Amino acid sequence: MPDRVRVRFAPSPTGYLHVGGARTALYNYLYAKATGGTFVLRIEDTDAVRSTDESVLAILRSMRWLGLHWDEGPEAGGEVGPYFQSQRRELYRRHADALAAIGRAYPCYCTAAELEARREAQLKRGEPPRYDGRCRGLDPAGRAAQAAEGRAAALRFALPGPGETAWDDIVRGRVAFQNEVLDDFVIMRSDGLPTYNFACVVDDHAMAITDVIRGDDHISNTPRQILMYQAFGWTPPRFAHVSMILGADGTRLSKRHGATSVEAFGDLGFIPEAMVNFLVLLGWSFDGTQELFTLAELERVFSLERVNPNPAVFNMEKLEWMNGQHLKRLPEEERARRVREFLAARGADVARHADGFWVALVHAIGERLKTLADVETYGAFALHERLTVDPVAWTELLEKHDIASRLVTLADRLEADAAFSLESLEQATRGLAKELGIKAGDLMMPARIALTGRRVAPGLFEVMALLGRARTAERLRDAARRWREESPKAHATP
RNA sequence: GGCGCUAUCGUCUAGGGGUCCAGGACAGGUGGUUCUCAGCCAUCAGACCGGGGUUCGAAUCCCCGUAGCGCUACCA
Repeated sequence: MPDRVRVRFAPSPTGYLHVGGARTALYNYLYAKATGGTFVLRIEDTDAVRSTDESVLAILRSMRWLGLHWDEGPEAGGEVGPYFQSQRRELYRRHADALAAIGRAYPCYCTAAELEARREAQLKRGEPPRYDGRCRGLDPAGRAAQAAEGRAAALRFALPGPGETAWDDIVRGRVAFQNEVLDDFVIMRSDGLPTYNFACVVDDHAMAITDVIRGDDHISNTPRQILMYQAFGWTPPRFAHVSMILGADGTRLSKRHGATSVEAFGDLGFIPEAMVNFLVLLGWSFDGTQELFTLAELERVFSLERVNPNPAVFNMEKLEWMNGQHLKRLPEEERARRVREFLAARGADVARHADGFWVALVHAIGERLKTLADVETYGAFALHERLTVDPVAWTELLEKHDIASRLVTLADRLEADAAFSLESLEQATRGLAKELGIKAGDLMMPARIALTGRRVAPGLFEVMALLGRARTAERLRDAARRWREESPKAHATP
């Protein structure tokens, strides 16, 4: 019986949670769920300058929004905490000392400037830029002399001799590095803080992590980490390196590709269900055919074996489609709630409409709603007292004949419609068109523009019902009045 | 430059030697339905990076090339 799986997501809080990180977190979470394991969240804030509390909060917020709940970590606690690296310094210090005691780490007194100069010289000579190991040979007297000069020492890992360091990557198969391409890297900085590679190994071991699932930008760190596990006499975890998420231009997704933070997608009107579904498919597939999944389903069917190694381009159109799919699967009451919350978050006064209004609005918009933000484009006519009129649609209307009289007549008929139901409205409108001897569309499009200010809108009768009798008649008459004032056809005889 | 990873339709992918004249999805084209749009239905177009092997047989295995990306810090 293999050990229970323990995985971790280990973001460094230097900004928001971006989609790449979110997918890594998602894979870790799903793998834990699918195997009945534990999902740990660890904050890698060893870089005191770049880490901020605000980022920590933003990351936690995004993870909760996505529904990725961690079993151990900040605010959740756990047996092997603390879960902030900044609170684990003693542990790193102790392990660094242990490595030094067995000769696998040594103090290095070289300054940043010296290192930089040597690196440049190596590059100029066409050599790979690597630490030359000069402090490794220092005897106690030599070290004392350096220290006496007031130089602060960093601690470097002493690489073993030549050889090969390899592992069987869950998504890539065997990956191997020659030890010669590595150099004695720093594990403790001169300010006493650990570097990423070191803290990562110490913590993954201390937290009993069984599987490290992370981005493939860490592949070249892996041999260094494995060498450290070996130096400590520990068994390394399994590794799974997931590929990067790319922008449309094929380069690593970054700010210049637009929205990249999970939060930004929420602001754009994407819902977490779609975000999770879209992200999981960027590098994983179920059977190549089924694409729509809920988080709960994914928790059952996800497997690391089906993660593919090639980098994926982030495809906004597909995300939009998928968002629409998940939106339409939501019960209308729930969809209405999300729409209202979305608008409220943007400062809209959502309280002036009753609950029933929101459900009716969402019902009328129907599957046109691809993102929550679409409520503005399709529902503005009902959301705001003042109608915004699309100039293109209005100009087109001005070129048509007979518009004012039709709209006024329609207003009269609708006002007289006692039921004011979808059926009676449709009957009245179509009936009028027939009486006038025109196509229904020639009455309905002008009415649509009069009522919504746009050519594209929900069904006309839903629009009328939503607006109510008074506002429907008022908008039809207003449009008629304006049309008479502005249209060159107003006085022409057809 | 060095090291590493990757390579199937525009994009996400299925495929793990024959059942593939390569399947699904998004996007796109066309036709239909509808009060516009969306949707829905039908339909079309669209790919195995190149070259060598291995094999009776390769999208699938191996090698070389090419391209893209990543790493090459006392960042993570």
